[in-house]
Amino acid sequence: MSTRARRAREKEERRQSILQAAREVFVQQGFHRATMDSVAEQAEVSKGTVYLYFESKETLLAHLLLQGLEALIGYLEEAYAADRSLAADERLRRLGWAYLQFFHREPLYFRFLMAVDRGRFRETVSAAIYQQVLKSSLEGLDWVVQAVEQGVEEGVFVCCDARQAAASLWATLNGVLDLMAHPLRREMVGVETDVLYRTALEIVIQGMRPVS
Amino acid sequence: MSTRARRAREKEERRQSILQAAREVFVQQGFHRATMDSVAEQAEVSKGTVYLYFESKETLLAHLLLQGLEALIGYLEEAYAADRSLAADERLRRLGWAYLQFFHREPLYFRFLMAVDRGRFRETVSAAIYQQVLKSSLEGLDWVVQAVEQGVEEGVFVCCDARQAAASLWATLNGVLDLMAHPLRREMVGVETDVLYRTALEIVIQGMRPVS
Amino acid sequence: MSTRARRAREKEERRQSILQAAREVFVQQGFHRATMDSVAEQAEVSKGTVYLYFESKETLLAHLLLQGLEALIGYLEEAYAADRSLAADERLRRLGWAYLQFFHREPLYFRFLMAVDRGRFRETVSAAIYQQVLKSSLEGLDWVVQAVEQGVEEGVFVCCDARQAAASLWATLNGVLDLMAHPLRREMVGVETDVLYRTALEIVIQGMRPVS
Amino acid sequence: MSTRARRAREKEERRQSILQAAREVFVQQGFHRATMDSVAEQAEVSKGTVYLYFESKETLLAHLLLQGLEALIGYLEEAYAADRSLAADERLRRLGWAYLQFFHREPLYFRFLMAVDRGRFRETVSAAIYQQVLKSSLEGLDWVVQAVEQGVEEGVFVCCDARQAAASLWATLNGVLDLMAHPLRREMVGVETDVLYRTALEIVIQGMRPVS
DNA sequence: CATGAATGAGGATTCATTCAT
DNA sequence: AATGAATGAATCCTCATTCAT
Repeated sequence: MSTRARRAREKEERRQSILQAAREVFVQQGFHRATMDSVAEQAEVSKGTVYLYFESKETLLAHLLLQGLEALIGYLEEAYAADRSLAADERLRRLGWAYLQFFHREPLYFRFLMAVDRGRFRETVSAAIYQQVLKSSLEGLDWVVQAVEQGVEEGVFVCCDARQAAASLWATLNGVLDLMAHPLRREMVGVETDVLYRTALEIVIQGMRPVS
Repeated sequence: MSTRARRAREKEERRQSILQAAREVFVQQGFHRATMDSVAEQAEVSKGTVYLYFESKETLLAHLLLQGLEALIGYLEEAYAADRSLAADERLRRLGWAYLQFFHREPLYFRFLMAVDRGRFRETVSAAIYQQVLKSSLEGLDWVVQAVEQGVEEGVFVCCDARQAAASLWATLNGVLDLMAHPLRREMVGVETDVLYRTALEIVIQGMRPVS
Repeated sequence: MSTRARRAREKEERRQSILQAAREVFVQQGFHRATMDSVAEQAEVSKGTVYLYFESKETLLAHLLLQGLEALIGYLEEAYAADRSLAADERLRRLGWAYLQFFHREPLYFRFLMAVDRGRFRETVSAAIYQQVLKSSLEGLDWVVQAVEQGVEEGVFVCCDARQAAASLWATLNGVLDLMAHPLRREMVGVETDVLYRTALEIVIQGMRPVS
Repeated sequence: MSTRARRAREKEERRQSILQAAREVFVQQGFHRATMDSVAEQAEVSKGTVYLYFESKETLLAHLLLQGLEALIGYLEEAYAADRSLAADERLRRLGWAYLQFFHREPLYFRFLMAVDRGRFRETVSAAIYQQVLKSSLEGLDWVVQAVEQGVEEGVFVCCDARQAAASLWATLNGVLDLMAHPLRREMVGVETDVLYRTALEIVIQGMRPVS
């Protein structure tokens, strides 16, 4: 029994170690340039072993995405839970910062999430896993929706549709991080990513307030 | 002479036709999946001919990007020029709509622009053409900057930095279009792309107004 | 353990078999005309396997050259070692014959050695292997130099510079084999390769003797 | 009539200019690397025009070879004719020097002559032109044969077969020039090409003298 | 005669995946 | 379970040659 348990644990560890190796390789070289040889080498296992744990290169990517989403949700949840009695605008601010933290602390996962459905990801991954990815995304959005709804109830925010407002905020933050992803575009804007991020966040929060 | 002129014209037409074919193929299959064979077939020429006009797959991509940027700038310029005496907020609205029109009318170009510097684009394209791409991007942003500056001068807008505000707007609009690019995410939000686009645009414009 | 040893042996055998196949194909078709497909087919492996063992077509060539040089040096060394107490002229004769034997018994290797640095060989092969090729060549020449020096010491030969004399002899023998490589040129000369080879060898040996 | 003559002359000039262009390109880039585009560009004509004058790349090469041989024969003939009353050994010396001069003054042609029947030349060129190449080679050898025969008649040289002796000399000189073609082999020998050439020439001449 | 646009067969190399051990 | 040797389809690009104008 103990043996069986140890076996299972080792197996899971091996799985995780391959996943981490893939993450590093994919981010360093990009998904297309990365080869399964590199992944195997980085994970210090044979190529055959990689296929023992993941049926294809795309599956590997999918599992990384899932992990990334879980991590992100963790950040948002924590931000939300930290302080139960918070004004709606402050809550949004906290959620925004949490997202920025996720971006800084988990750059590899972030890049994965941004890159979903670019490429043929959708067609190459099993429907089940794809649904899971989307379900998790929705869960992330829900934290924002809740904060907006709270604001509307409190009369701090005015908007026809909380979901739309939340989506706008999310879109804005993504847009900023994507825009600033490129050094030359950063130079074009003239400030650091975090500065623009904060500015955009405040503009959107401000934009949701009732007109004077 | 007439012959020479005709030759030159035909050559340019052929060039354009290859470019269009590549645009279609690249969008349908994605840049990496697309093969030069497909491009040639779509253009109804031989593969050798494609290489007669464009030295590599990456060059083809670069020229498509440039064309896309020119088209976009055309849209913005026109929106700006249409009515010289316009309030700043209305002007931003017009620019935003122009961008949305570009998105709808030139979906292939739009996808290209969004996809720039994903992949190894930067490393594979000549420095000259790369600089040109960035210069054009900057030119596009400038239209928005001008409108914001006008608003600040008129006292309608309050913001520390016109460039940051403009970048925030651009980032938001991009973020929305990117977010809504995927059917299942659209479903998640529950409204059509254009609706969310308008909402987000209004939120940002509103967010730039002075606090009551 | 035994398994591992067998694996290693099989791997080396496979490597050699690919090398032999390449030698045959390169000689039959010439290096440029030969394709990696032909090599793979001749070796009865897939093309991928060839690349598993040799990183490029040029590397394949380089390894063949190295093998050829080793074989040649073997012939010369043996000829020199066979009889330790030999007159200098007889020693040169033996070295010359050994070279002729190499030419007859290892025609494929011989052709490779003659063809070195034609083409872009130098630029396409790693510096390390290139240096090795030259080092081996030098080693071959040294056997001849030693024999000439012995003759000079014994007073049988008169020559300003043993190295020059040795190079002259080598050049002559190469020149003969190259000249006679072509059937129509053989016809032109009117005798068999071996006959002219012997004549030229004797002329050079005779030419190194002191004038009466 | 005059027009027709001019036309013919111009045509021949164009032909020659293409031939020269090809010679330059082939030598600079090597026959295989050289493209017909390069030849056309160097000749400042269109690619079609090149094919108007020469049916294939190989034919171009063959004609260059023929030209080269003609030039070589000119050098030898002149050396022979210069002084009608010359000792046989001095005559061979002169022929040898003439060959060296040809090597230095017409390096492009020389390289061509050395490279004949490497590659698939023989199979790709029409039989007629191939025969012509060989006929010319024979003619060149004949000058040497005559000088040797003269020496034998005069009793200065002893050799069973003048043709073999002549071939040995030619082989030696070719061998030297080929050996010294490579910088690192030159370094190996330690003297300049011309020095070794002269040494080898003298050794062979000496070797043809009767034993004391 | 001259042009140069068009062709398409061909070739080196890569890499995800399989499977015997 | 783990290995790693073997596979071969797929892909970008080249270039000698042709032919309509």
